[in-house]
Amino acid sequence: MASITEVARQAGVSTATAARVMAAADYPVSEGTRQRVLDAALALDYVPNALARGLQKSRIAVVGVIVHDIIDPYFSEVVRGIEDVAATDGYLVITCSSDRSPARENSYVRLLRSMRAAAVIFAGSGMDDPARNEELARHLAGMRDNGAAIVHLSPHAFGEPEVGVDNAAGIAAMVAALATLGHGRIAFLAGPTALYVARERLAGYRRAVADLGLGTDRGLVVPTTFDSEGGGRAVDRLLASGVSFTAICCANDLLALGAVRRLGELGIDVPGSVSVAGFDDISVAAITAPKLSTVRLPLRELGRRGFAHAVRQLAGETLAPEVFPTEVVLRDSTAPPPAASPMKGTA
Amino acid sequence: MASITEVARQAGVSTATAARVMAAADYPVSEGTRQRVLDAALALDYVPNALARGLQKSRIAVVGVIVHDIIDPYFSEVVRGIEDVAATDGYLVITCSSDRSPARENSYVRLLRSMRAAAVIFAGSGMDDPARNEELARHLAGMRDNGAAIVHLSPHAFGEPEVGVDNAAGIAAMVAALATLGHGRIAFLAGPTALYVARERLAGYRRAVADLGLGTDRGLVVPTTFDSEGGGRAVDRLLASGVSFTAICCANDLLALGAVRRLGELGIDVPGSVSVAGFDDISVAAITAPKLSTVRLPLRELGRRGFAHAVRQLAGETLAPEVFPTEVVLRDSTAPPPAASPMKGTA
DNA sequence: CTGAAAGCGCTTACAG
DNA sequence: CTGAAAGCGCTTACAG
Repeated sequence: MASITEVARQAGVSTATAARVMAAADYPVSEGTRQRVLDAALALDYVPNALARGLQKSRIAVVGVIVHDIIDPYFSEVVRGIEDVAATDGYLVITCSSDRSPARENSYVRLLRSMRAAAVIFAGSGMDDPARNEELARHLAGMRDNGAAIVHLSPHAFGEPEVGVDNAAGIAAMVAALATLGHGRIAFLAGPTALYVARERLAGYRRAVADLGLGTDRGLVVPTTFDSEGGGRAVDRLLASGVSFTAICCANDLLALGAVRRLGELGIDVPGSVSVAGFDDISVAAITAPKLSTVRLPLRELGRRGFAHAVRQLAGETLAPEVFPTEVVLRDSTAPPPAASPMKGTA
Repeated sequence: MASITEVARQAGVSTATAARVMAAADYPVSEGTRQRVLDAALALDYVPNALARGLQKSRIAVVGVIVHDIIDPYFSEVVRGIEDVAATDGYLVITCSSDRSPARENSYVRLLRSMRAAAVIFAGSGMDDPARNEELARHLAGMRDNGAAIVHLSPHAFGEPEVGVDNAAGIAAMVAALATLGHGRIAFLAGPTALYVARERLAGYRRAVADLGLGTDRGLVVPTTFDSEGGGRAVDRLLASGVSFTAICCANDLLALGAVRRLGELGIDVPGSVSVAGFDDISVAAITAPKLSTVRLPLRELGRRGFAHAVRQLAGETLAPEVFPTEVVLRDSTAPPPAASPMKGTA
């Protein structure tokens, strides 16, 4: 691979001059000289060494994105949004699937730090894990000292996201929509207790249920994982517990998909006997049967704005947090409750 | 950020010694010295600079993965497989969504080249675009000269994939399964003509249809895009053309999902009136209604083996191509053809 | 407008 | 087992 030295030699100029025409677009260089350097670069198939440049600047044009799992459509959508904007600015994006393991998350952040990534974006929620968060905080402080930008798209241990969504309000809106349909006993599949985002969603559910004077039986709230298997298991738990309910509101779409599937296996009609609602509006939500009622989050836009936020941080700006609106989307998995008796477990 | 120089000073040794304990695990250093260096590193929160190391080695522990779109479950699954193995080896993975634009693909490869990525894995198929492929070839040659590994997981302009699947055989197996169900007139949604992988799948269809003596009317094969919208449009085209058919075999799952959806909108029962089969077995294929019959590709494993292949290339090994088997999975979108007259367009 | 030179933080022959 | 020193390929004051 040709280096700037060889380009300079071939063009008959100093490396300083060659470097200026290759990288510093605005530096004054005479037209003739500039052209000779450009010709030499072309002839030698010169591609600048980003590592050398990065070593010099102590930063490279790379964004790390920490996700739970790139397979989860929620995250691939956000990553795509980041990539859209990053590509425009010549940034490359590194995806890191942590599987929600704080240890893996820390090890990725350390790697990103060692690469002097210009920014790291936490696409998912933080976890309540004091020991690990301490190490995380140390790495983030190190990166910030070095001028890197840190952006969160969900609530986390160190505060509110720079770019996010009002989770509690979103869930509350769905609960209200369900109540409007006539549901008075709404179960809630809550997601992992350790995730801050799940806590916010649960808070939204509790607030709405209280505000609307709906049923609050203990067994109505089921802690779960955040995947579709968890949705299926929660349905079983709900039925076994004996609580009565006519609707299931889920903390994310994957749970809702799993719940719908399990209900189908059990011969319970959705939405005839039970309504099911999701949250996030991942792309599959619109193509399952029945099509899922859910709360739409502007996932791709969250990614775009998250990157834009990082770039402006790098430019030294101080920015106010951005909160995007959510929207209830009623499709085919919700309906008024059955006229007869509500769904009831067999405890 | 502390550098190796500061660690060395604090430990009272030369930078050479400090560097050896930090990076060269097997280099002989006396126990006492080693411990003092380790202590200093810890105290200073030292994180090695991967850029400096990479500049030295002319290579950094990063894999670039070129995908069509990270949103497409086919690709996110492959990427996850790559990441699984890469993380173990301390590699970071950069995802590049080209949207199947050769221009974007080239610009990503150039960026990866400038970063001195240790490897680039092409997860998707190559495109027949001579002008762009020339530039691509130049970049890849440059990277190879520099010792980088290049791996393809699908057919491409420069030959067969290092790790892949027998696409033609996979489609042929599905056509045979459909024939076994009793279908004699099977339409084929072929995907983009410019993609090598689509050509292989089409070849598999033609071969099977010929071998089995099935209907070969001209209108039976419909070129399409590779997304679900394309599947919907193809159904309209098929119906308008007037060909008769009882099954639709699709070059990928997204097409099949779109076809099923469009058929549903038109009130045509799947699989009662028409059978629909996909290809790839992306994760949603199992949760749609009806559940999609398809051909399973070991996507995640393809990713894992692809990375393993890259690592062994980096180690200087010469490896034979690996071809993974595919498997027909019959679910609920296929059935014997209706006893009455076959589906027929209204041309 | 142009160049000589130092330096970013490592690695690695080479010498001891 | 340890260290002095050169070099990877750029960028950037500084001087002219």
